[in-house]
Amino acid sequence: MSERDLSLKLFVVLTKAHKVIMDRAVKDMKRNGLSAAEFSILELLYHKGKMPLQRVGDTILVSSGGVTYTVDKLEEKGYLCRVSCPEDRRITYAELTEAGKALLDRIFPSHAKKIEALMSALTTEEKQIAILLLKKAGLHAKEH
Amino acid sequence: MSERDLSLKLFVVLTKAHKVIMDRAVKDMKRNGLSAAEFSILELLYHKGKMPLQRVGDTILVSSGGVTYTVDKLEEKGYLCRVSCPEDRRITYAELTEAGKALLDRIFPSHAKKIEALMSALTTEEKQIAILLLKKAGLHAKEH
DNA sequence: TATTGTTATACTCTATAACTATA
DNA sequence: TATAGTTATAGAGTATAACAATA
Repeated sequence: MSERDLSLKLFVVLTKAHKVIMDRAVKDMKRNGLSAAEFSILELLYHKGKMPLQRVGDTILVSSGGVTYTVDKLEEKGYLCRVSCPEDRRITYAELTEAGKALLDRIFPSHAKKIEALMSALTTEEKQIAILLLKKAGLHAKEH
Repeated sequence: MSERDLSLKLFVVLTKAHKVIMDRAVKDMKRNGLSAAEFSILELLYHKGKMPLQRVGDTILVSSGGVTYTVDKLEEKGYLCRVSCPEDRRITYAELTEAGKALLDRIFPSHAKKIEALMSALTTEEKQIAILLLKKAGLHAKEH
């Protein structure tokens, strides 16, 4: 198989694996009334603490408009709040509310369990290799 | 890092790599006036020949309603046509038209080149490994 | 001038399920 | 009854770019 065919094959397999895995994960998130983007933001704040909206977008690869859209929804649901930055008044932080923290305390463990089950076809070493390869491929593609 | 954290990490890296790579590939398809789903179907028929609509959906992981929607668009654009099966009149084939074949003759090489460039961070062996791991993970997740 | 974030528009795509025709 | 495909509906999400406020 040529290098080109190998690349096309990888593209197809990546697309399908992502679709199947994401589909299952999203069903899990929806049971808690959250979209994938909503869950990503909550999870990010849960693990990294409050963060400027722009950095949220950079991290989960969503446009500024998209961040506003999703953060609006999460604020309406009471899971996070916007906090303005006193030093630079252009900046707004997103920060989990108590309700947001409580939600993630409740749902994150089962989410993690679900993801672990979805990935359980791979051994520890295989996961480490996959992480390495996907990270390398993703970083490189970003510059194209 | 625990097995669970490793799985979560893999999920995040898979999501991001897919988003970046797909985003670039889609831009390329859009330059030819095609969505990702439209391109997938044309590419499938280009390489595998005419195929029942249901098999199209099974292959690219799209619902029957989604196949109808996308095949309608491709038929409007003149790139494929529906052909009914005489042996089993429930079945409809999708088949490329001459215009569809001509389009893919024209755009497929540069598409393949683009995908190869996007994947060029990985060596031949790394691509083979990534294909294996993603296929294994995807197949397993399908059963959950 | 550059950056942060919001707004507005329009559009594409998806999910869902009911439905028709055929086997 | 089961399968192939269509239709209809509604809604979610996205892209894009113009915009306001601040640095």
